[in-house]
Amino acid sequence: MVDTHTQAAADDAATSLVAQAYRRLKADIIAGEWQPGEKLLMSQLKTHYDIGAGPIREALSQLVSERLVTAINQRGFRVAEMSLDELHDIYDARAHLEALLVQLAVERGDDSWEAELVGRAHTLARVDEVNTPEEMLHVWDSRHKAFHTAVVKGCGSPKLLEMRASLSDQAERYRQLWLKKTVFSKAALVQKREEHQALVDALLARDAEGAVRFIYDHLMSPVPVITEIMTAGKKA
Amino acid sequence: MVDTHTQAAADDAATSLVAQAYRRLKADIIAGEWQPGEKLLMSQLKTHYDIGAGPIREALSQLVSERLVTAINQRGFRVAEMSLDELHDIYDARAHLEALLVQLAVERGDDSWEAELVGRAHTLARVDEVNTPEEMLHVWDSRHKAFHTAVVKGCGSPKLLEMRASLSDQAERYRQLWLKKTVFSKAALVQKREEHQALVDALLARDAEGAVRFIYDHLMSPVPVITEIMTAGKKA
DNA sequence: ATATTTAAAAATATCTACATTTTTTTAAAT
DNA sequence: ATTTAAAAAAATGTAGATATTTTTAAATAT
Repeated sequence: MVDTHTQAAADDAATSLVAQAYRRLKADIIAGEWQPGEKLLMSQLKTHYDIGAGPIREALSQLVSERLVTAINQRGFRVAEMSLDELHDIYDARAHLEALLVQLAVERGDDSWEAELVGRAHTLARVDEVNTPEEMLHVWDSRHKAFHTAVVKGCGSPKLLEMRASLSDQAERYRQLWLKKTVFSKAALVQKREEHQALVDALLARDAEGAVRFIYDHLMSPVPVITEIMTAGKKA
Repeated sequence: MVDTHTQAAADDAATSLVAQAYRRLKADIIAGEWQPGEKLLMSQLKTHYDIGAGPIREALSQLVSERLVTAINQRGFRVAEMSLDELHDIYDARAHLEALLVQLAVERGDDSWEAELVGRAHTLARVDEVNTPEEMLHVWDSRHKAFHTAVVKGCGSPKLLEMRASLSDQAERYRQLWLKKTVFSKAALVQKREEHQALVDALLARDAEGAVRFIYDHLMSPVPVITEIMTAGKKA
């Protein structure tokens, strides 16, 4: 018997079991519910998600394409490992790609791009109105993502935005490490706000060089922190 | 009964049916055996590849992730459509990305990178020793790809190289249109050779600006030809 | 007569249960 | 400790059951 009362259940019912398995597996892997390198036993997944082997295998196949899962013939699936090498590669690649998109956005962005990004920056700057620290971090994170997505949308290339989204998904597990250790002081929040305002100013002034330099440094800034967390984690 | 005599059959036997279905489907879609927009009927695929629905669905799921196939719940799979818009987006994205990789390769490439790319350029320049025109085109194409792959390898980023490979796969159906219409005259071959030599010279001289400008133009050059082919195809 | 709606039939996609093959574990023998 | 053989666990694949969509054709309305 399936719950048909909540909206979430109704949405779920409208999608295939493959899509449900994909969405839940991806979320759980990014959240660390299944650990890096962990074996994904079919019997375990079947019980946990209450979905048959077929749909689960299909979902896992997609996640293999996205590099969040690895597969070896006759030996099943595992959560993709994390490593310091990959951390540096992903962040470097992402920073260079994002810098390219910002460059193109400065060249190609139109009026609606400007309006959208100014709006997102404004919403992001209003984050301190929120209640608890955890809730604030969560709200800040989602608005921060929305702001940067609005910035790069100006590049006008769906394919480059897809590539960016793919790298962002791959970066997400590393970024979560950083996010969990981060607590925003009032001062830190003010500093972030000023940084983002500087980016907006450079973009509106169509100062490509300034915007590109900023975005590269901005994206690379969590890397030392994450490196430290991962190195410390190994010793423990 | 399965053929176990040829090496290809032995290799196939060592891989899963999913991997076989994936490899064959991808090759056939790129070769145009299944046309853009065509419905991929499960019954048809099962008969054609003599593989069950499960493995075929898994392979198709991966191709959905790679944007070569589309899926709609309860309505099955289709070969991804092709369009002029997508042609321009893919080639523009690929040219910008490749330019970025060349920039990084110039900054980061080491001795073994130089040796590899000089070697590939040399092999590419020797293509006219081959027999028939069709065979020549095929050999030129594969050596040309190997040369450019050697060039970008110098960037040192596995993730950026993955992104490039993904875009190249998506470009491949469009590139095939160009390749089928291309016949190399002796003069055209000489010109291509000189162009590639100029790129090699710029790379070895660590002239990033020159190499980047060249690579962008080089990658974009087939676009007008393909545009013409696709536009003409619509009228017919 | 033509177009639209409806209902039944056929075709198709999706999923589950089970069969087969391969790998891994266990424990006995060397 | 290493090898070997048997047993257990797991992955992969097939066949068929179920649910959905599409097609067909009859009935109704324009």
